[in-house]
Amino acid sequence: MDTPNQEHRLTRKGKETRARIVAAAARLMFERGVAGTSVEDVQREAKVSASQLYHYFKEKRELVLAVVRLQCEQVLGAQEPLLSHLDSMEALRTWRDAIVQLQIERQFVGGCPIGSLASELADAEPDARLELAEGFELWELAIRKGLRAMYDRGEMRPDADPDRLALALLAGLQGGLLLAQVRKEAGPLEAGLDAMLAHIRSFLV
Amino acid sequence: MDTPNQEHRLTRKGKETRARIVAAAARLMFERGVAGTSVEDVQREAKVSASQLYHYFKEKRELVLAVVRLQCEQVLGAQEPLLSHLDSMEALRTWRDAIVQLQIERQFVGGCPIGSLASELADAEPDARLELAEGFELWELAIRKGLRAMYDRGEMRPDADPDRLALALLAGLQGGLLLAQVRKEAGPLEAGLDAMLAHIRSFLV
DNA sequence: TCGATTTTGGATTGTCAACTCCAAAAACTA
DNA sequence: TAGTTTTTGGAGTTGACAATCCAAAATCGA
Repeated sequence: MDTPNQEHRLTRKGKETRARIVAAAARLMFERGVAGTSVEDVQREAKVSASQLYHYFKEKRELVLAVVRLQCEQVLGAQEPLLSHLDSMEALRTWRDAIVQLQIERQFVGGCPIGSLASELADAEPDARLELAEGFELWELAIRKGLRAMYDRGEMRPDADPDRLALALLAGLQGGLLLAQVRKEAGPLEAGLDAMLAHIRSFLV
Repeated sequence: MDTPNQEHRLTRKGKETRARIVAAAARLMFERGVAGTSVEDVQREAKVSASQLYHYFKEKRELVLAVVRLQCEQVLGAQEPLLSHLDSMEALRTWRDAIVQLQIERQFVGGCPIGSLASELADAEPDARLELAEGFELWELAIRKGLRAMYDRGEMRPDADPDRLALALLAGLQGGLLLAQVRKEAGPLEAGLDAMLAHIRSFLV
C-alpha cells in the first residue's frame, strides 16, 4: 500500500515507529488541519524524536502524503462492510444512517477526513491531489458497484445511469458533510443524502 | 456591511487602503489558502507597509474575518441576477450552466471561495465559522426563495419541501465543486447539480 | 488656518517551525 | 559473534512570520 520502493529496508521496530508517526500525524491533521499541525506536534503525539521522524520521512510533505493514504484506507475501511453491499435501498439507507450517526457523535468536527485534506491540498500539492483523487475514486467505485448490481438485476429503469448516480451521491455526501461542519447540525447532511437517495429511488422500476 | 462599530473613523483614503488590503488578502487566500498566505504576502500584493496593515486590522485573524465577509458578498454578488430568480427549471438550468462554465474557466482551481474558507476555518475559528454559516444561509435563502415561488404558484406537488430542496441543492453544488477541484474535471460538479435539478423536477406537477 | 487625528514608512523583535547533525544504542545478518 | 545497517537522542541552525514601535507625513474638522 505504502510505496515500499527504494532506500530503507525497515525493521519490524522501524515499521512500528513509522506507523505510529503516521497515525499520530493523521489524528492531529484531522483535528487541526495540515498547516495547523507542526512536525514538532507530531513528534510529541507519537513520542518520537526529530531524528526519528526525519529518518522515516524526508520532509513534511512526504509525511502528509502518508497521512493522505492512511486516511483514505481508514475512511473506506471504516465503512465496510456496508460500503461493499450498497445494492438495495435498504442498504443505502443503513449506510446513510451510519454516516449521519458518526457525524453527530463527532459533533461535526473535522467533516470528512478525505474531504478536508482534499480542500486543503488539492491545489497546492499535486502528489497529494492524485492520491486524494484515487481515494475518492475507490469510494465512488464501491458505491457504483452496488448501484450497478441493482441495475443489472433489472431493478432500475434502463435509462438509469448507475455510474453517474454514484458520483452524484458522493457529491451530495461531501457537500452535506461540509455544510454540516459549518452549521454544526445534521440537517444539511441529511438533506443532501436523502435527496440523492430519493433521486436513485426514482429510477427503480 | 463591515461592522463600522467602535474605534477608528476611517478617512476616504483610509477606506480605500483598507479595501485594497482585504481584496488582496482575499485573492491570495483563495489561491493559496489562509494558512498559506502570510501577512507579508498581503502587504506586497496590496502595496502597503506593515504598519498600515496593522493599523486597520488588530491581527491576522481579524483580516481573515474581513476576507470571509468579502468573499460571501462577492460570491453571492457574482451570481446575481441569476440567483434571485431561480423560480423555473429554465432559470435553474441557466444558473447551473453558469457555475459549471466558471469552474471550467478557472480550471477548477480554488473550488468555491466560501467552501474552501469553510473547510479551513470551521473548526479552528469560531467567529469565522459563524460568518461562513451566515454566508451559506444567504445563499440557501436565495435558492429557497426561487423554489418557494414555484411551489406557491402551484407548480410543485403539495408534498414537496422547497426549503429542504434548496439545502440539498446547495449540498450537491458544494460536493460537486470539491470533487471537481480534486479531479480537475467538470464531471462531478455536473453530476451533483444535475441530480439535484432532476430531483427538483420530479416534484413538478 | 490650526490643532487633532488618521495614515504611512520601515526597521525591529521575539517566537516558532522545518530541517540538520553527530554520535550512540539497538537490531539484523552472515 | 563480528560487522553492518538501522534506529534513536537531542542539541543546534536557519529562516520565516506575526506583531510592535517610533516618528513623520497627510488629512480632516472647526
